[in-house]
Amino acid sequence: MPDATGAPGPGPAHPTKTQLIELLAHVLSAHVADFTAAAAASDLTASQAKTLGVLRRSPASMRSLATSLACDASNITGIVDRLEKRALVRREVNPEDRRIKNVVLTEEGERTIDTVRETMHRTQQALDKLSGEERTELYRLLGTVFPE
Amino acid sequence: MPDATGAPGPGPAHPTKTQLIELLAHVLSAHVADFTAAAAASDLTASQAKTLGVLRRSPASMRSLATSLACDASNITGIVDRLEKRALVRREVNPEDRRIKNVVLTEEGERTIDTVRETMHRTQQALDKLSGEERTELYRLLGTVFPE
DNA sequence: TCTACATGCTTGATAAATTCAAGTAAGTGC
DNA sequence: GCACTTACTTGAATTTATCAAGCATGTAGA
Repeated sequence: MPDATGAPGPGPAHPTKTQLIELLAHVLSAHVADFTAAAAASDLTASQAKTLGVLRRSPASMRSLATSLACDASNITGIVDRLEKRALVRREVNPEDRRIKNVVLTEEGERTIDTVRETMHRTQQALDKLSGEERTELYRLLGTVFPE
Repeated sequence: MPDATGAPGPGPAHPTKTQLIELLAHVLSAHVADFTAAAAASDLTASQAKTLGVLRRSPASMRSLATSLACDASNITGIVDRLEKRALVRREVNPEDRRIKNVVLTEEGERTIDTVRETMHRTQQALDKLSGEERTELYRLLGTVFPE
């Protein structure tokens, strides 16, 4: 008999929401470990790399970075300070509202976060296990669950 | 035309691995935000709650906690110290190998992590969007991608 | 306009997380 | 017994994280 505990693996035929949450937690912690290691290989902390990741999509204000990363705004100041010191990002004052600073990836910052993502070997290999169809299905399901 | 950027949402018909990784990163950060907030509601830091989560499955040595959480062993000492001070976990010496300390959840620790998980409203609601069949399929896909 | 009030960011204080180097205790192999 | 490894802890240094306070800017109403 399989299990009723939510352990990963082939798993139950009809997982409960709780079991799915446990599996999600498991998947995400594997992902975080891989991400952290890849970031370290580029001399970045996880928070710094996460910040670059958010900015990879588009520039953002300090405030919206804080929201994306679910932390206090004052925390972002330090993280961006350190990234800026390494010329991975740039602060630009928004001329429409001079209180706002737009944080923008430099080209080097862009290269750096791309490298981090390529270095996530475990995740890369994990996704290689899926067929094209399965990948499409996973993308659809995740997109449904966590839209925005 | 949709997009070629890997933005979440309905998404491309045939996502590349890179797009899937971006979506995973997105899911991850939404989940982390939810988790962190839920942990804070129980007066726990994210690391403390993550540790309780690992122990919820089964007791573990300091060493294996460090491996699970992908951090230095010395880091675990402090985290477990603080959890132990609050009587959420207990250190027990392994009689077979007296170097090893088994960290065990107390009943209160168990209740606490269960509460945290129930408090993850956003994640709960997100999973409610799936039908039973979709949930099964997501479980299968995630289990395939990240076994162990 | 001037006066409140709200918003965006920074600074300083403090705690926690994190890593590394070093140290102690306990097991393993010769 | 002796070298070697493994498990954990300690101490120093950096980063992350939060909160309270402060400054600059924007907004709305009297």
